[in-house]
Amino acid sequence: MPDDQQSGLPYDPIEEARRQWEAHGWEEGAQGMAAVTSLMRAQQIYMARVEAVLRPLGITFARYETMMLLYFSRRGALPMSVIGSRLQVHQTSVTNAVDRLEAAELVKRTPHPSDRRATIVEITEAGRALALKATEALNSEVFSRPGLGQGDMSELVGILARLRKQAGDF
Amino acid sequence: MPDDQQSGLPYDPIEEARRQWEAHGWEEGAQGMAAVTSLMRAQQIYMARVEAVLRPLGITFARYETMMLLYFSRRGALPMSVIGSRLQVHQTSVTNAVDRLEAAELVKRTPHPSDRRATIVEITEAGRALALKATEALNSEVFSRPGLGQGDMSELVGILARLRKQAGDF
DNA sequence: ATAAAATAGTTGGATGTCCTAATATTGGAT
DNA sequence: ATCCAATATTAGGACATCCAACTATTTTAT
Repeated sequence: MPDDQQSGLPYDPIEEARRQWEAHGWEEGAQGMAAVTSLMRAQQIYMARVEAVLRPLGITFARYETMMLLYFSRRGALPMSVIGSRLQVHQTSVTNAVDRLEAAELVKRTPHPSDRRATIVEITEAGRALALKATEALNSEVFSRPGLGQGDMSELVGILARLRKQAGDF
Repeated sequence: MPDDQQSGLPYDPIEEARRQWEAHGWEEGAQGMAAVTSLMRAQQIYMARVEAVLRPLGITFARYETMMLLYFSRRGALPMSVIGSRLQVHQTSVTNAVDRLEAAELVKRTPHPSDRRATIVEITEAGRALALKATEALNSEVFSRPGLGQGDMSELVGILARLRKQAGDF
């Protein structure tokens, strides 16, 4: 987390940037710039909160997401490739995350029964316990107090769903 | 960018996660989880697009933001500390970004005239030219087609502004 | 049936981010 | 004058992400 600075800035830097965009004749990009920049900043804010909650548990958000995917799956197990496409991250990132989870004995690798190229990742009992603990911590410390009203929140989720859908996310 | 997969999933994974949250009795966190997860995914999507545009120009989004801050500043120059607090990143990240920008001769460091602890970062002519080029590329390839309608976009910017304000971002 | 192409996963290398801690310098407060 | 805070840098460590290249396997196309 960067330095706390309840800055006394009288303006929103992103609004200021939008004005600059318009002043430079970039009207066609001004709104998109504001949207993208806001999104980046908001993600940065939440990621810092989430990682602060997970750090004491020894995991990161990427590994938490991996574990929850397994936690919710029918057999508590999924192929590496499915994890990558669900989380929309590169295969090598999955390898990396699973390596670390496996070293901590939170998941284990198993050969795929029919396709010998593939590897199945299965969550362990310790993994389930930690996933539960992490979820409870996130729920109470972040998700139940997201800093937005109910109306804004459901509006936000809806807008981002349209955005994600348009981007082929689902 | 991860594998393209215009997946044929019949559902939104985040909606699915929300149902799981509710099924596990975590109602108080379900909406926040959906909001935070959506935000992370949306950021991931945009960041990939933005970095793809900037990569050929040899800069990253972090360095682009640093340059634009200088580009818009009155004298084309700001102290390191101001850059860090505006972008809300760690000092060491600013040092890192400025190191690379300086190596590419896009900015240069100058001693602060009155405070000899401080360092002023100034954008060079080459820096201005590249910042302009990068902005034009981002405007035409990302910002002017953000994958959202005008209404959604201004709604999104508004909601995120409230969120950021509540988090002390400005 | 066999060669070519696609898929699954790993490795090694590069980038970039954050964190902690230590150092040097300087500014401001008492 | 002295102590404490602030500014920036450096060094070391942990991570996540991507890319290119590689191995092994499976699928496809001829």
